[in-house]
Amino acid sequence: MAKASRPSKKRRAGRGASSANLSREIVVSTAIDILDREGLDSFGIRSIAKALGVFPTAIYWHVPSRHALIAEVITVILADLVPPRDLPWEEWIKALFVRYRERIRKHPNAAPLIGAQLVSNASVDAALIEGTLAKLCEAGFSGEALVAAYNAVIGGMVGFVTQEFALVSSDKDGSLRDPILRSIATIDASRHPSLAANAAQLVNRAYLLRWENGVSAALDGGFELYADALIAGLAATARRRN
Amino acid sequence: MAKASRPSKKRRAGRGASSANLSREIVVSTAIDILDREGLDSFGIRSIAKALGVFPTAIYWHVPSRHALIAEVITVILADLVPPRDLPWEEWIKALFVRYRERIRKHPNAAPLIGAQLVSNASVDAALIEGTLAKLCEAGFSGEALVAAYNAVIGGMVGFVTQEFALVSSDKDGSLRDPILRSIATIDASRHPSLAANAAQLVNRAYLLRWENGVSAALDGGFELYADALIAGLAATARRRN
DNA sequence: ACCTGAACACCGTTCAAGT
DNA sequence: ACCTGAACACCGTTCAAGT
Repeated sequence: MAKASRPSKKRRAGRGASSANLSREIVVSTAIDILDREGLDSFGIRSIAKALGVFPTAIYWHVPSRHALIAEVITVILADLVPPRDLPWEEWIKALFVRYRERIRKHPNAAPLIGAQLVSNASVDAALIEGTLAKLCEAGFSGEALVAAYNAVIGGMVGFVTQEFALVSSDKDGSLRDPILRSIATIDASRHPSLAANAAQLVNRAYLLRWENGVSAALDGGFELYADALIAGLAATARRRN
Repeated sequence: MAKASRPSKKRRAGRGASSANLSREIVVSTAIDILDREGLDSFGIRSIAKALGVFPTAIYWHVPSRHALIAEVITVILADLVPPRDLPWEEWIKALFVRYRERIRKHPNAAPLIGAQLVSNASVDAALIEGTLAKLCEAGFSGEALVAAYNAVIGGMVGFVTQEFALVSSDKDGSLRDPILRSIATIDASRHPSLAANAAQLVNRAYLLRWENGVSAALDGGFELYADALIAGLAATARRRN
């Protein structure tokens, strides 16, 4: 048993290994598959090649580097992100946030890739930039304030969700959970009264006190409040300028 | 010339290589040094060992794993984050955001580590959790809404800044800059009018259109607007509940 | 044009051995 | 207790070679 250690023809699920007929699209979609099924740790040129039944170096014919592959993956995952144009600006931005979160929820292991090393490749939809700017103009922003509002929206969209779905590397052995539960069990209620009073409803449902990420423990309430508060704040700022 | 390939005693800057006298603190502070000076790519067990003039495996006596080392680094960088307790809640949260950004600005290469794989080690200051909860109670939040508001604040604090200082890997050859400039130069003003009208003030100063990160191209306006809008929105939500 | 195959210069981590 | 030293099982990437 164990692993087949010989170089025998090993057939694989989905598209077979055998005689190779790759393309840029196949490489990218296989990469996303691996990302979804096996996580970020297993995401790499060599594992993608293995899944496709080819040598690692075959990948380089279709994709110039790991970095470029990541950029492609991000582009595919975030395709069709922009909400319909006819929505009022506040609803449009809310929809943008929700749609972004839906995309990440489908491919949560991509969150660190997008969030932390956002490759600003030009392919990232001019439609997203245009749409956001147009809606913020509609809201009354212009000049420097428009730039600021744009950055607040894009940064705000990516930021929260990236945290929510940040990987917490399985934790099968409870090495993440146990210290949290222990420290909660031993809270000094005189020094940390608010924490003590709310510990039960915070545990595994709040940043810094969770051992699962958004996949198994979504922060729906936090996301809603966050998005609505940010948009309401933008609206107030816009009103003040007019 | 080239590199000294013999196992001769090589002395190094700062604390010498020689006869080793490590500690957990020295390992962690050296790790931060390397992170700051040489970037995230050069951040690893082996490079830290090299800087200290010891074998890679010597590190493992003081730190159990790379993951745990990262957790230590984060803890040091975010030490003393919590603002003074006497501030009104809105100012307190603003101060928290500003202080967090200052910490990251000093160690920008740590942003991806914190943002994307926030290791929720219990050592992350109960003071931060307690302070945030206390101020949000002060604002009028309780129960489920308190949990949501807490997550909005923490997620909001980490999220924007992580994006702002996300690494854009040097770009000495202009491979990031050039495509952006090219796509801006060829905007179809009929399809993307808002983008065309504001291109000049957006270039390298806005998400998706920049090739430098917050270190050389800070998004001050965006951060201010973002933080103020979020806090104003929280205040409005709190008022509605009372 | 597209893939094989060997090789290079790296990783983090384990384990036995030295002192 | 603390570090050396060899070794293991990996990486991404380059380059020559096959077909």
